[in-house]
Amino acid sequence: MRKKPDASRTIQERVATTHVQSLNPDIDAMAAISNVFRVSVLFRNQAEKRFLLQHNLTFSGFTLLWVLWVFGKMETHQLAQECGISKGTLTGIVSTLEKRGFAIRERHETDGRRKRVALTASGNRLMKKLFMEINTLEKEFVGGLSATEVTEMSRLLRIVLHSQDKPA
Amino acid sequence: MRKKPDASRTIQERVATTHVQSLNPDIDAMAAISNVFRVSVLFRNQAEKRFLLQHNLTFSGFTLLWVLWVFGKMETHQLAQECGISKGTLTGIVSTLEKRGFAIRERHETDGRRKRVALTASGNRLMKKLFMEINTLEKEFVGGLSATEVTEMSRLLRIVLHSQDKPA
DNA sequence: TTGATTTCGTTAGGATGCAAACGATATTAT
DNA sequence: ATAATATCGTTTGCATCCTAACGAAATCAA
Repeated sequence: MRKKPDASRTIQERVATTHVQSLNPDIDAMAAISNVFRVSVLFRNQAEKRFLLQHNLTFSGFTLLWVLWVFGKMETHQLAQECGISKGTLTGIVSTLEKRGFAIRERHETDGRRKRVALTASGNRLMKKLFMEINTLEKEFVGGLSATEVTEMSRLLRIVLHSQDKPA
Repeated sequence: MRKKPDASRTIQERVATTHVQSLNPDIDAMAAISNVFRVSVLFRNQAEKRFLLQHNLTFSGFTLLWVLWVFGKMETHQLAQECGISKGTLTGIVSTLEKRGFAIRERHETDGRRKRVALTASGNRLMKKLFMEINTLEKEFVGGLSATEVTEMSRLLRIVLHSQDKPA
């Protein structure tokens, strides 16, 4: 029996044949998480190239505007958590979005330390357009799946998400 | 009938109630892709905090070492593609890993422009350890799924990945 | 009331991330 | 052979990304 040529082998097959004898890793778990990363990188790159960069927006900046558009004006700590970034990073992104005119910082009425971030009218207009364009991309990504499979994928990912809820 | 309190509503529900009337987005597609991002961010953060940072390694640096460990020494353009980063970014990461002593640049024998990147002995030792630790984390992430569900998730994600193979 | 502590957002320093411009090396054209 | 072209990896400029240190503002203590 001939061996498969290298070019046609998946990473998982390669790991299995190279290292499985000595270390015995869980190849299926590895493949699943690995595919999550591949999808996420691919989507991010496509979104930036096809829709975001022409408006001087990064994916991170878009994510922040998206959260503001869905939730309305928010305090920074909540905004950072919803975006999955640290508060230091948030400061930088908000500053960039302020320069572009899409978001604005507001003072808290009673607490001089806190601030709120809100969409500007321009940011609102942009999001109305981008929200649908990104949703088009999302539909394109899951276009090869049936409706049942899409919700099944969501369900499985949600279970994975909850694996870290109560760290052992 | 009482409305759900805000805190218990998912982002998808919020989008649906806030914007669905006017724009009619595909909420299921949005939720699926959104969950992909959440898993990927969560895994990256956990991996860095629990295993990588103590070795002065970022997730990107680990990914590069991982590819080298699985594939052996590689030319830079192939390495960048396998890691999903640009060639400029690759230069920076390889430089960092060289400073740390985990990887090394080698000259091409016949072509003076090309270079190869290889693991050092130290990098090899580190990867043998980290590979299993990260695999433990991968197993922990999919721990709430049955074996069938893990492979099903991989299959669905692979289909999503191929949605971009032949851009319309 | 005044001093210590806590809690905000920002800043600093280092490491990704990208696209585009850049030198160095190879190849091709004439 | 020499000029034009193509292809490498690196550099540059800007925007994230993190942790840790920092000042300002609020709260708590005595």
